[in-house]
Order: sequence, then structure tokens, then C-alpha cells
Amino acid sequence: MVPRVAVVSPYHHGDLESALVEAAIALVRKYGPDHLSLRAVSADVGVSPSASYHYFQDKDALISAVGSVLFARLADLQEEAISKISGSGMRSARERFQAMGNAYFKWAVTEPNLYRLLFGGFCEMQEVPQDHKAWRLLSEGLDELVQVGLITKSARQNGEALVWSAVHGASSLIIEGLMPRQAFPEVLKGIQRSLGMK
Amino acid sequence: MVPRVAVVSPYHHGDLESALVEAAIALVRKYGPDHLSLRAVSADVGVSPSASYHYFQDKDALISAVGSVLFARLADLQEEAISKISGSGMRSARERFQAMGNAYFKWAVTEPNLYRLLFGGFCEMQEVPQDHKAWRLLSEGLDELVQVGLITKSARQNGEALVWSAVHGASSLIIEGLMPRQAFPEVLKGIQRSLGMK
DNA sequence: CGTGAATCTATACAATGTTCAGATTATCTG
DNA sequence: CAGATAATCTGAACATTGTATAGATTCACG
Repeated sequence: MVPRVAVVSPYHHGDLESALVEAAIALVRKYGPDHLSLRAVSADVGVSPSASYHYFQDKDALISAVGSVLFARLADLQEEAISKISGSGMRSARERFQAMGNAYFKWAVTEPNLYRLLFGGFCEMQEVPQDHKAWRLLSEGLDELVQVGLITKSARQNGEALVWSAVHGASSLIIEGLMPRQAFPEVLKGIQRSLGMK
Repeated sequence: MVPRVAVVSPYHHGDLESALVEAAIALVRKYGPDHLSLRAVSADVGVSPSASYHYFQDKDALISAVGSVLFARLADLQEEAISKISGSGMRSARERFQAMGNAYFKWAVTEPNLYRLLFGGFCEMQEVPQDHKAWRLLSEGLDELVQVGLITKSARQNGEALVWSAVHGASSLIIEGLMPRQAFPEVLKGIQRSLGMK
């Protein structure tokens, strides 16, 4: 059964759940996570305010659903950025690693409100971090750096924590105006120094 | 004229502005920055909901005032942690530097909701980062590391960005449950490696 | 003491999250 | 294919919120 998109009757929308999530994303994007209104979401979808309660327990549940979608989407962007760089040498391994960080940062500054929703304590993540795609990508990236000989095995140990912390921290501080945009490349360099990268 | 604290009449509270800020801090601490209610703040102070509009243009203005107070308070905590370590050698310089990061992190995990208010896009900071006390402390700490010979002058360049990014990023990710608490010491080590610290 | 300014209250309004009873439509059963 | 049952959405209602405005109370100063 293919979900119907344009329906005459207001009943049985077809794919209301994801429609609500997408509308919520659009509104958060515009007005920020703290000014999201359930009623505005419903109105945008063309549905009554109470309709969402058949899919989400409350407003926070919808926000959490938005968070899950966005988190996955961010990881997809990183994966896409990585995949654009081919080759198996030291040069391409370094480029992939940097591309990952740059994609993360670019998304953050392009979509500050979505970024705030993700990392501002608005949504509860049910998955443990290590099971997230983003963590896996970072982990594999670090492994590759070891394999091509750009960093040592011991320098790689727990590298995920330092790398993610620095990239996320810089993104967050820059978004909030607490750090100049130009600082990000410097942070990337600092990360590579910390990893002892050649 | 000394401000009166306990007054029979509901008029002329004496120090309503800061009373509102303190009450707001207490409520944010409990329920988070996104669930702060102006009416609850007023009720806690024992004043009518409209009273706050004589001191703050709107709710966001009050939140910004809270942010300024909290930012200064966090810097004070760091300064206090530094001041507890005396001496002028390499050992005490390193300890002061680490104490600064630890104090920052400790406050973040102790007061996650206040931390979210500060760095979650809720308040507008009018000062530029470099004028903040926290930045000054960090800057001076890095200078001291150079002076005692723990790091080189070139490794110190733009060190503020990497250090603050990593410490803030780790604090934020740990608060949001995206990173295990145990990762913080590792991040601190990573920062020191990035600075080339002995 | 009384006048004007500062400070707070009272009231009101629109918007919000949420609940619940009921209307509408789809799906399944015979 | 008809009727029952479940799924899906509406409508109206309620308490709470941010905020505006007008008025009451109190302070400071001539």
C-alpha cells in the first residue's frame, strides 16, 4: 500500500508521523528549538493540534524524534563528504579525516538551530554513542590513519573523545558567537597535533 | 540607602532586579532553560507577573541577564581553583592549567541545566569573547606555560581555541549523555599533547 | 505636607500544551 | 458485498504561559 500524499478528506493523512517530524524540522530551523510550537507544526501539516498525540506522547517526544532523524542526517552528510574522496594512500586518508570534520562544522554553522536541538539537551538519545553511525565513521577514520601510518596505534587510543570534543566544542562556541569562525581550521590543526599526525 | 530585604508592603521590593535573576537561576537549575516560566519566577519572589517588565524588556532579556551572571560565576570558580595552587615552577603551572579545565568540567556536570542555558543559544552575550574573564584566565594560563618552559611559543599560538573547544565540547557531550564521563581526563591529556606539553 | 516620579498590582488577551469525547474513514470478518 | 471493529483525526475545553495596559501604592523631594 503506497501512502497517499494528496487526500481530499482530512482523515487518514497517510504518513502523518514523518510529515509532523519534517514540519517540526522546518520550524526549528527557522525559529529555534525553544520556540517550537506543536500547534504550528500541526497547522503546517494541515491537521488538528491533537492529531500528533496519536504518534507522540507529548511535545518532547516529537522533539526527540526530530533529534534522531537529524543525528542520522548529519552522519549521512559526513559519509557523503568522505565518499567524495577516493584513494587509499596517506594523502587521501588525511583528506577524508579532515573532510569529516569540515562537513560536521559546515552543517553546524549552516543550521545552527538544528545543531542546538541536537546538542542542547532538548532530545533524549536512546542509543549509546558507540552505536551511532557518526561514532563509527570517526572510529573507522582513526583506524585508517593508523593503517596508512599517519598516526601511531598508541596515539590513536581514545582518539574519538578528543576529536569529537574539539570539533563539537568549536562548532558550538562559534555558533554561539563565543569564538571567531576563523578559529576552526586552527582547531583542526590542533587535533592533528594531538594525534601526532605527520 | 541599604536595600530592604523583608518588607511588609508588596511595593518597592528593594532589589527586585537581582532577586528575579537569582530566582530564575534556581528555576533553570531545577527544570532546565527551556521550561523557565516568567510567572514562576515572579511567584517565587512574591511579586506580580508584570513586575519584571520594569527591569527586563521580555523573558529573553531576563534569560540573558542570567547568562551574564552565570558566565561571570563560572570564571570566578575557575579563578578560585587556580588560586588554591601556589608556587611558580613547572609543576604548579601545569597543575593550575589542569585545575582550570577540571573546574570548568566539574561545574558543567554539577549544573547541566545552567550550562545548557549558557551555551545553548538561550542568551545573547554582548561582550566579545576576548573580553570575558574566562578567556583572560585561559590566555594567562597559556602564557604561564610558555614562561615556565612547558610549551613553546609557537605551540601556544591560538591555543585558546583548541583548549576551550575541547574542554567545552567534552563537557557538553558528556552532559548530554553522548560521551562517557571517564573520557574527560583523556581529553585533558589530548589537549596537552596538542600543546606539546612536556 | 503634598506633588510627581518610581514601583508594583490587577486585569485582560492571545497563544500554547494537553485531554477527552466523538466523528470519520479504513480494514477486516462473515 | 455488508456490517462490525479498529484506526485515525476533529472539536471543544482547560490550565498555563508571555505580555500589554491602566491604575494603585509608596517613595523622594520641594
